[in-house]
Amino acid sequence: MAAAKPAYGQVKDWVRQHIARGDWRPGDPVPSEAALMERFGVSRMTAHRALRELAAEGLVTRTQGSGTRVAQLHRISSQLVIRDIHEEMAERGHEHGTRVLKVAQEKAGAELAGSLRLRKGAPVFHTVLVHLENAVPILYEDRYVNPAAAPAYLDTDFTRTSPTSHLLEHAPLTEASYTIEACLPSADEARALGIRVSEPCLVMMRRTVSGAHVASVARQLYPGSRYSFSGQFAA
Amino acid sequence: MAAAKPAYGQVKDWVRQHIARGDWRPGDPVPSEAALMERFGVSRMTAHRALRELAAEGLVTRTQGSGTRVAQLHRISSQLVIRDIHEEMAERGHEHGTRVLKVAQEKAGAELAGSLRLRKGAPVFHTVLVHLENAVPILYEDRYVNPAAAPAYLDTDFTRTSPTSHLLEHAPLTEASYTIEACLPSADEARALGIRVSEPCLVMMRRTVSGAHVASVARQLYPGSRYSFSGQFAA
DNA sequence: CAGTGGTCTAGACCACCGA
DNA sequence: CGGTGGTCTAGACCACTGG
Repeated sequence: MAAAKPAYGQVKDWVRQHIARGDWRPGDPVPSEAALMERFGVSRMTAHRALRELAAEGLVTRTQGSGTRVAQLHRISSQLVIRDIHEEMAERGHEHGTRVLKVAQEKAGAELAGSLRLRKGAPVFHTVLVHLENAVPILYEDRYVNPAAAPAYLDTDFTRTSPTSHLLEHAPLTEASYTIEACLPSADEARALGIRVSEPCLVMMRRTVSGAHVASVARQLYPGSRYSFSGQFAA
Repeated sequence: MAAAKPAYGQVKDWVRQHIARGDWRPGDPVPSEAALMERFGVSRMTAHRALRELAAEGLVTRTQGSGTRVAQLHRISSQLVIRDIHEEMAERGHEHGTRVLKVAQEKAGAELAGSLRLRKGAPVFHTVLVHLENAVPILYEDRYVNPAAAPAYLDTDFTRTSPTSHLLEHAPLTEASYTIEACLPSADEARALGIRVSEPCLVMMRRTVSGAHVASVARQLYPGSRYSFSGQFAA
């Protein structure tokens, strides 16, 4: 037997199907809560919850006083999940290794100070690591950390704990932004990753905020031949 | 005056703040629905809704019989929104142009037939376009379309309607998956984009499903120097 | 077993939209 | 004005977890 679906779930599925099959096209009205109460013999709260969740998923739009309509599906939106690299490899059953290239305290230059919202010349933590998956270099990570957000950062044993783990542990995440680009590695980066300087890489720049502090800015370089981001989306 | 926040929103904010400030750390218990009823003088449905939505946002995890806990924020998840390129440019106030390189019906090879869930040799629609932003080539799009999902695809005037628009209009989207990689362009692609063959590109491979059909598989190439994906996330 | 979350109801009041 | 959605309550029954 199928696991008994809750009533609001049945309503959601019913609406979803009509949209997916094209019975109701973008802009068309969806049955009102009152109509769904009759149609399914449920209370208004239940019908309301079904439509509210569909709205949260972006499948319909609701306007108070006017009604519910099928959303213009002019975008494919999908969860891009950025996870801790260690965990990601563990899930694939692969072994994770780290090569530590730099662990140091430095003075922030003008640009970096701006990114971290610090004064120019303020001390910052700087680490450069290469992450290995089954002994193959897969990620070059150049990271600056705000000492105020994670005072003990430099004491971390980065062969055992990833910077991401340490930061999530000590500086609860409240905000993050990222950019993904394609670029060629510098000579140093190529050497550290064991690739040619002509091999294209994905580069992710990330900035994380924890409470009142910018916690960290990082530049992560993935060799194009060894890594890709992927995701999916289902209505 | 601040717009009066609904009760469930106040509860959510209160919990969110305690998590963001680190008062409650990942794994710590969050007050139960009963406790929140007392604390805020709300009904259980209201307290429940607050916690349910926080769970949907990934900030807490709930286990029936056990309780609610602060989620392990071991992942930064963010909405990667894939939009129609035309619309994206319109929003930036830029002009969109299209160069049509190929519009044809072909026979599917073995690999393509597999992707589209068709028999080998079945007819498929094939288009190759270059999208221009303010007259600069920004995207090379090589796309195969399942005729069953969009019979009129080849009749589209691609200088006015993007493939994405046509497909969303005629083949309601039910599912999609994508992969983002870095690679170098082929000689043809480089020529069409007006870049050197040594310039790294972001490539997005996308497969969309509409009801019973695989609607389309597409390969989109963005010059690394002219385009990047970006996004943000806020708890 | 007590405490938890998961679901559901039958009402209610309000704000808003469109005719 | 009637119909819509947005919110909220005070109950209820159930399934599950943990001691």
